[in-house]
Amino acid sequence: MPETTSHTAMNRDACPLFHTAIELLGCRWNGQILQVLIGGRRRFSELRSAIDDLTDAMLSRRLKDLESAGIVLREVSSARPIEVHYELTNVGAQLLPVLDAIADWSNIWARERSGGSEL
Amino acid sequence: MPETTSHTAMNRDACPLFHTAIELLGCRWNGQILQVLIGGRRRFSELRSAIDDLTDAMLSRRLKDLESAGIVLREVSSARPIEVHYELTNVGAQLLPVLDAIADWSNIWARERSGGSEL
DNA sequence: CTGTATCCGGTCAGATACTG
DNA sequence: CAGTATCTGACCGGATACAG
Repeated sequence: MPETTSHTAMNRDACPLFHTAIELLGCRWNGQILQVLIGGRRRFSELRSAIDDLTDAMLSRRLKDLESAGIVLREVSSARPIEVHYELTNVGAQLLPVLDAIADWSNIWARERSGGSEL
Repeated sequence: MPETTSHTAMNRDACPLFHTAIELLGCRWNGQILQVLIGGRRRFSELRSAIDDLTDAMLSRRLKDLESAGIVLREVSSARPIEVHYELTNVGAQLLPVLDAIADWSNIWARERSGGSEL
């Protein structure tokens, strides 16, 4: 363990890292792509058909973003009808608690919006 | 690599709620605004000066979005030089674990990107 | 099957100027 | 202080067509 990594709420003020991260995750389609990939390795076409209204071009772009961010790993098979698999890197896999937290919150949010009292 | 989804939330597949939530949180400026507001109630100008490169117009728009999403509460004082305070609703306050999870992950991410080995 | 190249149209960030 | 109105340009999503 090479660094002092005492995070959790200390660096939440004006942290450009947090900023970059949340906007990357929230960028259109990325949330859903990650959601699918956290379920395991998937092929290009599997991703496309798993996500409604997502086109080839869009999927390709987002996958590139995610790959160059070090979140997704791309593996090309040398088989004949080419197959490409995508999976989370281990950094990517560590998004699990994040995605879970968001999923949990979104339920609270929805409940509150449909009749709950606020504050 | 586990193929089975064995975590808390059961609705992470193709859930439009999750989708909406993550894009709202990841929308430009919103992450940072929430970050500041989780530290407590703030005035308009406090928010603006706390966040770099954020203009009046942008802040105003995002605050409206957040308010109509039920995440932020707006309070106008009837004092003379008007004062407006913004604070999180209780739904908004429940974003704390989400923001913490993202902050934690962003540190992991940064560490990994600057020399770490990926998967 | 798995992409890339290109174009187009809408949207939104950002600037400026103005209001209560 | 706390916004709103408006305009413009850049960027991005989406579609189509094509390539390896």
